[in-house]
Amino acid sequence: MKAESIPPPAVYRLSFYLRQLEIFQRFNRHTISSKQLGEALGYTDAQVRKDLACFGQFGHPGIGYRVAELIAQLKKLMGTDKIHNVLLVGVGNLGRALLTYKGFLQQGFRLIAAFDNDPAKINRRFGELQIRPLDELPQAVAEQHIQMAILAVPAQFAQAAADQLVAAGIRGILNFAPLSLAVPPHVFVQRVDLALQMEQLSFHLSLANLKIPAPASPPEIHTIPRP
Amino acid sequence: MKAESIPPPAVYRLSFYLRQLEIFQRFNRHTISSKQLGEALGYTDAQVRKDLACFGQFGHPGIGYRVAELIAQLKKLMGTDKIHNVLLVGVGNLGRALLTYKGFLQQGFRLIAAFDNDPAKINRRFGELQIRPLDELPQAVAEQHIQMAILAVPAQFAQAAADQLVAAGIRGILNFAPLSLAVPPHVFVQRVDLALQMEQLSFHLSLANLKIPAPASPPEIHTIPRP
DNA sequence: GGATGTGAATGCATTCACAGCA
DNA sequence: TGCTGTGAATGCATTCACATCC
Repeated sequence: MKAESIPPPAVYRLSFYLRQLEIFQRFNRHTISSKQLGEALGYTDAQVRKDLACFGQFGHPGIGYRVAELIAQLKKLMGTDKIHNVLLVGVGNLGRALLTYKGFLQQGFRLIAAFDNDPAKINRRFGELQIRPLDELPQAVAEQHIQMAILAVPAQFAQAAADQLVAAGIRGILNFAPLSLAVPPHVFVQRVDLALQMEQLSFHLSLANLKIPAPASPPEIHTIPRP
Repeated sequence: MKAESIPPPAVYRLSFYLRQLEIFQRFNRHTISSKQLGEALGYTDAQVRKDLACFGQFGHPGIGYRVAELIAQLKKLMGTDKIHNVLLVGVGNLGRALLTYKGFLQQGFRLIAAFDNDPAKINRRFGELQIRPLDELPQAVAEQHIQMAILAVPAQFAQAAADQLVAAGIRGILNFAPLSLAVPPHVFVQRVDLALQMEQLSFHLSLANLKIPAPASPPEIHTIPRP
C-alpha cells in the first residue's frame, strides 16, 4: 500500500507496535511474526501486516520482522529517532508531575522549559527547570527550536495560553485541559482528558452490568489474554 | 438505531459531547442543534444525530437538544450520574498529581484510597489520603464498594499490581504504565500512555513537514476553527 | 423555516485468502 | 514449512437526503 492512504487508526497502532517491540527487545527477542506482535496487543496478524505495509516492506518472508530493525524504522517514521525539545505551560500539580515524568525522555522528548503566569511560581525551580513567565515564550521557542508544547493549565486559561503558544510558533500541543482548543490548521492538538478516560471505564462497566455485550475495543483499549 | 449496534468510536464521542454541553451550559445556552454541537468538536451534524440516536430520542424537531436535559441523559448513559469510588495504586510523581487532580471529582470520580508498596511511603498522607500497603486492597475494595482503579506504578510492576487489582475484585483499570496489561475478559482496561500521545504529535508534525496531507483526525484529536 | 431521526448510499477499515519467497 | 505482502471481499462507520414534526 502506498503512503497516500493511511487509515487514521493505523497511526495510533504504529505507536503501540513500537512500544510492544521495545518490550520484546528487552526480553531479547530478535525476530517477531505479525501474529505474535498482534496477539500481544489484541490485533489480528493481517492488521499488523497491512499497517506496516503502508510505510514500506519491513518484513522477511519465512522469518517475520527483525525487532531492532523494525524499531528503527518505526522510530524514524514517528519522528522519534531524534530527540525533540518540548516546553510546558502550567506548573500546577499535573504540570510538576509531567516535568519529572521519566517516560517522555525514554521516548525521545526532552522538557527544556516551563512557563506559568503565577508570580509566586516564576523563577522557582522544579526539577532542573526554572519557571518563566509566558511572555518569554516566543524567545524560548526561537532560541531552543521548540515545536511542541504540553498545556497543563486550568480550563479557563487554556485557550488564551494556546493562542500564545501558536503565536510563538508552536506547531503541536498536548492539551490536558478538558476542552477543544481552537487553533489554526497548521497546528496539531492532541487532547488528553483524564476524567474522560475514567468516564469511558464507567460506561463499559455499566454496559457489562446490563449484560449487553460490549462493543469491540477501540485502539486505545486493551483487555487481552496473558501472553 | 437500536442499542445493539454501537460503533465503538461513538462511545468516545459521547464523552466529548458531554464535555462540550457542559461548556455550553456554563455560557447559559439552553438549547443546541446537532450542527452547533458538532462544529464545536469537529464532527458533522449527521454524526452527532446518529450517535445520540443509538441511545434514544433526545432531540426536539425544530428546536434542537435541550442542554440540561441532554447532559442528564448522557451522564446516566455513561454512568456518571452517580459518584464512583476509585482507588489509586502507585504514589509516585504521577500518582500524587492524580490524587489532587480536581477534574476527576468534577466528573463524578472520587479517589478514596491510595496504595503503594514502598515502605517509606506507607502511612504517609498525601492530600486527604493515607497511603496503604497493597495487601490491604481486597479489604478496601470490599468495604468501600470500589469498582475502578488508577494504576500509576512503574512499568515493571504494572502487571503484578494489575493481577492484585483483579484478584481484589476491581473491574475497570485506568492504566498509565506504557504496556498492555493481561486481564480476564470481565475486566476493562483503559490505557493512557503519555509518551505515546507525544509521539502521535511528532508523527503528524513530520507528515506536515513532508507536505503530505495529514489523515483525517481520529476522535481524540481536535484542531478546529475558533467558534 | 428549522430542526430531528433514519433508511439508503457511500466510503473506509479490516479481514480473507493466496501468490511468492526464504 | 513459515511467513510476508497484497488484491479481493467483507463488514462497519459515516454521510446523504428526505419524511416528519414544532
